[in-house]
Amino acid sequence: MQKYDPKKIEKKWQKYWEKNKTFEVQEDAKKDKFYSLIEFPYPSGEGLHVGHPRPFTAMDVISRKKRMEGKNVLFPIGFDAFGLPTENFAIKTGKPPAEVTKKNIANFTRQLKMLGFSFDWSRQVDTTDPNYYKWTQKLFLQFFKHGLAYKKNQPINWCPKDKIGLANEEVVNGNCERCGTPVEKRNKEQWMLAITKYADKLLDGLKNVDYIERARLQQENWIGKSEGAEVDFPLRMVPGQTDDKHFVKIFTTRPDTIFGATFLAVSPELAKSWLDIGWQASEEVKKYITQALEARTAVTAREEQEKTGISAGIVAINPVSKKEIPVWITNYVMGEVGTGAIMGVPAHDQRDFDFAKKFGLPVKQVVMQNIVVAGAAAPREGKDLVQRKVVTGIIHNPKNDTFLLLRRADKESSFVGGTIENGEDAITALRREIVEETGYTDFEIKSTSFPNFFGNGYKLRIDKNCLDFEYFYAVELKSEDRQEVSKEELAKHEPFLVPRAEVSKTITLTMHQYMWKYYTEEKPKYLIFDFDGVIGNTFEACAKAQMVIDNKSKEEAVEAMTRYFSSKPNHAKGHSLTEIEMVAKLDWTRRFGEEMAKLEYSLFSKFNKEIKNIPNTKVAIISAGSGLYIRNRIEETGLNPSHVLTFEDHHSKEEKIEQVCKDWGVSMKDVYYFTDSKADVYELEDCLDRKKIIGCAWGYCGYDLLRELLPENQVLKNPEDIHLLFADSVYENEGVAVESEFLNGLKTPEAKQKMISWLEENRIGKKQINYKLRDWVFSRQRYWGEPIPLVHCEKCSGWVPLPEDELPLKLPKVEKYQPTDNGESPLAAMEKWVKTKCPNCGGPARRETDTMPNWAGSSWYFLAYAMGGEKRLKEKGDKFWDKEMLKHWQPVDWYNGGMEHTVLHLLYSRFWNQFLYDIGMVPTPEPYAKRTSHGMILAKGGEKMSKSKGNVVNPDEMVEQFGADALRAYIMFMGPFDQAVEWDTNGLVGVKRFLDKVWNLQEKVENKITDTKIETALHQTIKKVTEDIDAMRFNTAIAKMMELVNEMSKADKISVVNYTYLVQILAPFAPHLCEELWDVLGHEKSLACESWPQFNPELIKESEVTLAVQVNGKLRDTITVAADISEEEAKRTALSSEAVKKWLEGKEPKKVIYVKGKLVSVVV
RNA sequence: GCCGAAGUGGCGGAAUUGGUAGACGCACACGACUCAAAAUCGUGCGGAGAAAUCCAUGAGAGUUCGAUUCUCUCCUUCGGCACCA
Repeated sequence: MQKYDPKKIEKKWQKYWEKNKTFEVQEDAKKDKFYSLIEFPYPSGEGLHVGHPRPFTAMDVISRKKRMEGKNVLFPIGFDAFGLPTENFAIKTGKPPAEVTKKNIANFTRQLKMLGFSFDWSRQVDTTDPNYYKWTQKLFLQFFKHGLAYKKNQPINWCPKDKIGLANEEVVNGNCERCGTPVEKRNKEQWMLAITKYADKLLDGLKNVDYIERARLQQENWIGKSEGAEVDFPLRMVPGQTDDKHFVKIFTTRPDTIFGATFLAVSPELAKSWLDIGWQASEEVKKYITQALEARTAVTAREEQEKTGISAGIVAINPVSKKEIPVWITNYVMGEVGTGAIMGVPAHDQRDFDFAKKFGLPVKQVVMQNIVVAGAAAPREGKDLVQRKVVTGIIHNPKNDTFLLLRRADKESSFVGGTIENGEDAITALRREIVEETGYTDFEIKSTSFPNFFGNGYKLRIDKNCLDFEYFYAVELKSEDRQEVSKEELAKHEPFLVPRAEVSKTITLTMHQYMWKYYTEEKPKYLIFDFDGVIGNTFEACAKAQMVIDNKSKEEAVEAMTRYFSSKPNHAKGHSLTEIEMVAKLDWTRRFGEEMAKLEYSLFSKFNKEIKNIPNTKVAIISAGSGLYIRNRIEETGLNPSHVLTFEDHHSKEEKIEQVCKDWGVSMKDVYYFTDSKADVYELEDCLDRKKIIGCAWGYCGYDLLRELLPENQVLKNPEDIHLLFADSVYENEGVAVESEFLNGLKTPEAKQKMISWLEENRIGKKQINYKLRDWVFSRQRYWGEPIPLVHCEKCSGWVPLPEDELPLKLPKVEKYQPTDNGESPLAAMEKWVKTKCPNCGGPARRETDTMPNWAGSSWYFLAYAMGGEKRLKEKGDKFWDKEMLKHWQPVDWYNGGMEHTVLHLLYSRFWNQFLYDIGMVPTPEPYAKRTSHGMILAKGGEKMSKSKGNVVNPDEMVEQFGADALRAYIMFMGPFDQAVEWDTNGLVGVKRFLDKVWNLQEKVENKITDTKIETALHQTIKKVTEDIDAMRFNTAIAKMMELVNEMSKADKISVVNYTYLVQILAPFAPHLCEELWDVLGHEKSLACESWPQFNPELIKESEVTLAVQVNGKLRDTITVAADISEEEAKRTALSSEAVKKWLEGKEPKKVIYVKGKLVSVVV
């Protein structure tokens, strides 16, 4: 026997395959077709590096196996030869790209043949061949004729170094993808392909194909379909506009949060367009718009840009809540996205929140987190749902830093609290619960800035699912005074104190865990719920939400307050109100309340009582104290207060009110009483109707304090809210009813839908779909590409396509390949070529000088293969296109390519195919039935291989040293096919040894021998290799064959049959070696057409199996038993093992588990 | 920020309807052959321990007789998109 000599063998079989046309394929109706495709390479001057063959080898293995399985396999190859490197080389050296390309293709061809791929070389294509690009041009004209190609002046990314317009996707972090130069923006007339018209088709098509998850997701993400609503926000106070009929149209994907819109944000682009139609903005605003637009053109990394903005001095109306909100112009809203304007919902969008915080705009929470309990308390199907309000107190004993919990009889522990009963408010309920359940009487319920949320779970006691609105408060014990707790309560649960560190471990309820998390978290980041939730009670949520804004320093707060008070109170409309809301934090409110009260008192004496009826014959009285301030605010809303109590009335309010009512002739129960004082509420609730005591949260007491005593709809946050109080019809119809009832308790998806319907019914907005996908910039101002076959004719007033018989429009020879300084392609400098006749009218016309992008030729190459490639292109000329041939081969059964092409190339070629399907040129809407991707091969150290880094491993050297088969097998063995791996030449040694062993096995082959052990291993290997190739798990397929070969090597003799099988299943990986061995074994025909071996299920079964024996889950012994052993027998054998006996320590096993063929597990 | 994937020996990596963690390969160590080296063949190779045994799959909890695999929380890395409203 000779030594294994890859050099000799490989050349021999490559010649054989070529001579016998082993892999050339004909359409054959009798056989199943299989079209396997790899991305055709770009023939660079550097040749192949070891990364290239990975996808080629993989698909070669699959193709060879399919061939052996009897399929008629089309596995073509070609070259995507238009490209920048060749062009840049031409600019540098003056060498014509066509010549260079020819040379490069020759080198690539040599290298590819050297690796023994089973390509059908007869169908080769080259995108730069005029016979080929004639059809690329024809197809482009189809787009043009169907109105899908159009020219548009638009800002493009311009690389000043490459002098080329770049598609968005070629810009990486503001830099040119190719050379790293910072990209500028320029306006340029560009040919565009209207891929956006195919957005839905491209999205839907993904449902019918088998793409790897990542590829599908990336396609979906790139198309970026989002459903939402377009909503009109009416504008008021627009300077320069005489009427009030102006609107801003916004797009939102979260119409359910519209109540939380506290400002309107407009892009500088949109604001500019307003200026253009006569909006008279202030100089400051104009200046900002100009600056912001300038900043846009300098393409610095966008994500680094800080949010800037300016108040436009206009007020918009939230069309649902009818509240006035300020309009801001800001750079964080993009002109080209959506409508160029958004509603700002700071509570539910991080960016809006950042902006609101920076400019002191209010935050209003309308969606609450919906926490669904898991496990035993999870909501159960088929149970009724009840909505409840629940209050919880986290009770802190500051004396020893402990917390008061309740322990139930079943050891469950929780905070103190309970359900809120009808008519009760949360604070009262909590107070009641604390006293009842714990006996503690001396405590303070502190207002908190905790977020409200919903809890969703099943309650066994009432056998219902509950949607609980969870209030929770921080409570401080003032002393340890206690009264006795009733026996019934004690039977239910018993109070106990635990130290801070123990709380989390002790409490058992999910909701309480969340509360504790919120309670202990230092920076409440959780306030921005930009995830799905439940629409909650906005008034309460709002109050809580606002607390965040004032996470400001004292100085900032003081400054804000000073600003507020120093400005005249004539700006009640619009955003100025926000400043007072900003300082709603308790102690600050208190302090300023005191200051304010002093001011009020001194002014008070100047005013005498004034009695006027407010509209709708409602009767109102305003309290003493800071009443003047409240009155002023009410007056600003256009209403007149009816009566203000004087300072002297302060201590005899009840009598004074009685007196006033007598004068008016009304009952005391009929008057509305406005106050910002808690004391008033306590004092007067006996004589007045409690429902008509209105808390004014813009005065002395903050919202939270008033809310402790009054229901939410009786605490007003803005003076404007008074309108809502007095106009019942407005209250319901204008949307506030919606706010509190319509969406309350709905989950996000339903709330969205319901809101959209509501907006549509009320003609405020409508459902709208938005896409991220932009039209494809098809032009490039470069030489090395397909000329665009259009001429511009003045007389025909536009672009005229060249007639088909004038195609191909060949790329003319030029002297210089450098684009002109003004960014035109070198073709533009060839006046002779540019000047032409109009094919339509015969008059003078000018040719388009832009060329097509690289993506054009690769958008249909798989169709060219199916129709016969280069050879047939040449032979058939205009009759090349053949739908019958396409019907035979399309769609591509399996397409493998790089992750870097799963977005653009895949999307663009799918777009072309979809279009060609629509006009009847191709038989299937989707071009590829299946798409997979390979991981990159990296140089040592995890870097990309590149010539500039000098870390390229050359396949020529590897083949020289180890042979093509070893290289192929190693590339397949390196690691999981879809993951990146580092190259390691050392690893190749192991694979070479493996092939050596296979070769050496020849010596042991004998005719008459049976070895059942090897036979079993062999059939297991056949099974595994078959399955693993189909799943692209090449590494484990080879590992399994290595195991088999190791075993065969240990045997003295092996049978011919078994060895033959091995040669067959190894053939796809190491085809040259296996052809040679196949020949040695005495076969005449090539192995490539032999059948793929089938494993015998009977032979896979082993006669003996090793069972693991576990005691309490730990391995204690293994026993070898007959494979068909009975369960009882297995258990008995296991229990009789010495090791097991030792671990049993004489005890009886509680349970013995038997898993057939795997283990016996003994539980003690 | 959003979406996706992944964390296992010195290294590349095996093992998922939950069932003996570390297959296969590299590197390393020892031995055989050799005057010697290479090649080849054999043995060993997660950590601790003399051993019994214990500990180990990013961290922590949970479910289970049993968890790399399932659930929850967190950390890290990589990939994609990005002020996309």
